[in-house]
Amino acid sequence: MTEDMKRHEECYMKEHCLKYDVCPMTLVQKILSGKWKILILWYLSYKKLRFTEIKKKLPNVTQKMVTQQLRSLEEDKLIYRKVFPVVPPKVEYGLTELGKRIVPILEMMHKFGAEYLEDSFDTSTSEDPLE
Amino acid sequence: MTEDMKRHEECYMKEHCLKYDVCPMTLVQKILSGKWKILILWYLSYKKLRFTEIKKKLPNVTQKMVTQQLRSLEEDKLIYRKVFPVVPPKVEYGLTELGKRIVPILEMMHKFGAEYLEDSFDTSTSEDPLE
DNA sequence: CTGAATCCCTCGCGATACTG
DNA sequence: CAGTATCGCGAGGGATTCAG
Repeated sequence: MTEDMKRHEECYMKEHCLKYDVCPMTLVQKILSGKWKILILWYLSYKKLRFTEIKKKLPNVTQKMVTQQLRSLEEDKLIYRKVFPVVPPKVEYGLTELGKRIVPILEMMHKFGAEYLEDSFDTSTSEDPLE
Repeated sequence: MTEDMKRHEECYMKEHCLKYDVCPMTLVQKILSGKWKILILWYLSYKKLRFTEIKKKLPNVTQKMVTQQLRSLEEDKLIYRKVFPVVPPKVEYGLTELGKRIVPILEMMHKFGAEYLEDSFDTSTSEDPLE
């Protein structure tokens, strides 16, 4: 692989992304990829939560996945993890300043999703591609 | 599984989502899940593109994946597919009205990603945010 | 040029059990 | 309560070939 190919390996968006070494869109895609990431961030956007509280909000999800997604979000500096040295253990999760900046995106996602559901496809879904 | 459990299978967000049968956030998560979805939408937000043009912008991606992701986006009504009955074949992809509504989200993602990169973790953080 | 069809393999995710 | 440790499956994704 040539050096030039390497430079474009992650981002070939000449029009919009050439100024960055890593494509911002690809970065966001990676950060948010994961079945429960945006849900967790969405929950935490309202208030700090304990591990069990998060898990309770995610039915049909194993403890392992919750931990895994939380760790990933923590690595990417979107959330913090605060351990209280008490018995029984208490761990609190919340958004970092960086993580808070993603909240508006989540809100727009929610709005889009809600509209998507309401806009119903009952109108025969007749999209007109032809100008 | 009880009926009640089933109702909450996809969305347990009592605080924000109980009014919908399907959680809007989960919906968006599903619609946008896929390694190249948001990149493709991002490209198309600027202009309609032919199949090959899209593929060219996604290095190290197989034809199969491009087709697959495009099909998925088309099923979700975010993009349209227009076939020109010519030889050689010509197929054009573009955003639907529904798809255009997601553009602001993409723009915010890009902004977030760019800031994330620039906000540098060089301040005491020796960790690479990517990988 | 666009895309379908196979084969194949990684890895995301789930289920279960164990620990401080 | 809040985790680790293992095992294993299935889907997502890659490489290649064939077709209209």
